[in-house]
Amino acid sequence: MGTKKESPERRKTQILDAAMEVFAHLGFHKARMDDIVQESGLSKGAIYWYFKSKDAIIAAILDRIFSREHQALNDTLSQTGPVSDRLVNLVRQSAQHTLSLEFSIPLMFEFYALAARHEQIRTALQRYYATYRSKLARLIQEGVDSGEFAPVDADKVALSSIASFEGLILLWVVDPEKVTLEEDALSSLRTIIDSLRRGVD
Amino acid sequence: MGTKKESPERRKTQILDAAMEVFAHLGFHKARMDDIVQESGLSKGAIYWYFKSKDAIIAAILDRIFSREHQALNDTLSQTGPVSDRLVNLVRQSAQHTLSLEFSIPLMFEFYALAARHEQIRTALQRYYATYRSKLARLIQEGVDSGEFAPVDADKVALSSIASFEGLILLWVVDPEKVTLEEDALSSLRTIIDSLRRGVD
Amino acid sequence: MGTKKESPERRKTQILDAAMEVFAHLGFHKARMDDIVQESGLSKGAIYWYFKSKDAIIAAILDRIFSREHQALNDTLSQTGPVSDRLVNLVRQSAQHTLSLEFSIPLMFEFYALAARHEQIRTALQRYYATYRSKLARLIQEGVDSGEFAPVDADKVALSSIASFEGLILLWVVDPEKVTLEEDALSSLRTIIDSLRRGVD
Amino acid sequence: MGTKKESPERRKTQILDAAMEVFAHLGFHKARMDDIVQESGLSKGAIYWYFKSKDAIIAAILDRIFSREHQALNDTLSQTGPVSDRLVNLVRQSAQHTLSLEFSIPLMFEFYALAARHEQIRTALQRYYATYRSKLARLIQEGVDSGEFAPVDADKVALSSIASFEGLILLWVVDPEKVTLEEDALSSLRTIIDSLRRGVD
DNA sequence: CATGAATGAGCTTTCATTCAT
DNA sequence: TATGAATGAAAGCTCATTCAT
Repeated sequence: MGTKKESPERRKTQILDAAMEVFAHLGFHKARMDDIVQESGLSKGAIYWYFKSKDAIIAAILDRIFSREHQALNDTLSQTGPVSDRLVNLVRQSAQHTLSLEFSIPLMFEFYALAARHEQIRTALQRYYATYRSKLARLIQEGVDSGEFAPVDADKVALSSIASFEGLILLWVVDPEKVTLEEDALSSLRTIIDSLRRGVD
Repeated sequence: MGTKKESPERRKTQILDAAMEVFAHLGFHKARMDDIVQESGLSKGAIYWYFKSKDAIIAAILDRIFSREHQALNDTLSQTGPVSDRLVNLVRQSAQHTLSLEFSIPLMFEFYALAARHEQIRTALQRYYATYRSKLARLIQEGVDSGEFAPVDADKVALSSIASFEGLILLWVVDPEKVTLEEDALSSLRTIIDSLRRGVD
Repeated sequence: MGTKKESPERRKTQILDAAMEVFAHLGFHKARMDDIVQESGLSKGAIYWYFKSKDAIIAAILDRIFSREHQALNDTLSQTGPVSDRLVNLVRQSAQHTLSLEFSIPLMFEFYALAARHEQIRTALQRYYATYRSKLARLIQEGVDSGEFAPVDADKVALSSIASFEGLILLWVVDPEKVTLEEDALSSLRTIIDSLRRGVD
Repeated sequence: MGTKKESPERRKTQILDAAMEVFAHLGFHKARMDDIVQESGLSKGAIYWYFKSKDAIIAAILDRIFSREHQALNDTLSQTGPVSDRLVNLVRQSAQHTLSLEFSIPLMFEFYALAARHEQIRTALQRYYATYRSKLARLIQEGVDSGEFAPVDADKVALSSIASFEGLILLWVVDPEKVTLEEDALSSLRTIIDSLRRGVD
């Protein structure tokens, strides 16, 4: 087994990479620790050296997905130019990001299902969406302040924008052929931006 | 144990009621057949007499949820009056219906997660959303034909309407305190109806 | 596998017989549930149907050993005649009983070791010895009351009698060739009876 | 980590001290090598450098306990004066020694249990008790020879004296509140000394 | 139809031991 | 000598499913 000494960070990465691969194909429950062991090329003991349980691995994956999403969001928000352009960029990049994750998406739905029963996961998801919502609201408010948009409730618009996008992902997961993620997301966004300009809300 | 002679249909109903209760609280995987046995008040053998496996029960629950949703959709669509009013009614009733299900909603997310790996479940979900989308598109088209709405791509609007609503449900499941399902859904709908009238899309 | 339906009591007996056999040869810790499964001729599931854990089996064995000992003690005490004769009978029968258990004796020492850490086992052992001591004291007191013995502290004598016997068992377990359980126990008893008659204590 | 250069003997002592502490609290089986590692302040590798296995540590502890006991016994026997006084001293010191060990006592019972299955441990225990018995017999014989005691079988008396004391320890371990080790041991000893003087046996 | 004891493959986790550094 | 990451064989327990009654 290819195992020499490696930095702890690299080992954790190695394990989480393997775990995401396995979980994406089998789901959290059908996936056995042995699958992660095999996929990672490490030993059972090594996995448990770095993560104290299967649940800990799942939690770490949640963290990882979120930090990537936050990264993407921050990158986009730190740009300049008209807010509507930046929103278009955000949607475009999010769509592409989502498409690139593809097999990890079902994991997210497992998380939503788990959220109902696992305090810890629920809290993590709540924090994630709360942050996302407030950052998006701030961006929209920027547009309102600059006169680009009519005076609207930025927080409400942020909420329905996120809902729109998350809903599209859901429909896309169910039937990828019937939803063109990027195109349909942009189409929804256009409606939203138009309403922001005209001030319906 | 409640074991009078009962009609097969009633027995199945009894089992599915118990199963939904159990699945809602524990999730598909943590729930054991013994939990369903206990909740239903029947015996292990009786459960297996009516359903050949745990998966068969899960599939039957999916069917049940969908047929209830279709029922609700059809009721709403068969009304008369301005399309926008009927859309508002639809959203209102859907929101209330969703709120009343409350504990079953996490089950839906388990289904979305399963969809990625289970042909049968994926197909069932696809059929459900395809039907929903086409019926909603027909309703919107009605509004276009009657001149109530500007000429738009009814199918696209149907898609983003459904996405909006499903996305809101997701956010509501994650953090019920931050989303007022009915109000926020109506708020999104207003934006959509407005754009339908003005013809942006 | 010889398994048809059997009465629950018979099944439990079957399992405990197997467990004692296995524990006696391997000790509580080295013995695996699979050993009990094999020895009992039942399946893993059957074992767990009747006992919820390995510890539960151990506890049940403790109970079984104790109830057998109490049985033997009661039989002896309910006899008539001079107390010293009955004490001799008691020691004789206890010695023979111990010899017949032979392989179960090491189990007792595991219990003494466990007692330090397991509340439940400690309590069971305490109750057992407290009962034994009080019954024996009552018997000795009978001899005092009838004038067969000098007035002594019956409880103290009971304690040292039990200690004598238990200590001999210990030494016999360690080195069976150097201790003739019955003979040496009777020898110690004679010293005790003599002191009871003369009233030294 | 305490890792100055130390003499091998001191390292072994350090490890055995830690091991006894850990074993006393957790028992041989529940105690993990990692517990000893932590308690000792050394590293895993260091432990295995000085002891080839967990069993080797257990064996070393047995040795240590025995050599301490022999030490105590020899100290007592090398005194002068009436044998009965020296026996009283022996019991007093043994009782105090036992009380001071307190938490290590359950270890002894683990050894008795192990003895049934482990040749090596059985032999060690046999040697220990044989030595103890013969030394004690010699002491008693001294009393017989000097006319302090009646002519008795010194070896038999030695055996029942040891049994008495070990049995008391057992009962004390099980229920410390019901046995006053020193007092009750002296009480038993008095009976024995009395019978030695009068010559009952 | 109904029962529930019985089955046994499969799972997560533990931990004594090894060995490259 | 000393370190601690890595190994992997167990082990206890679960639970969907079966089937004699």
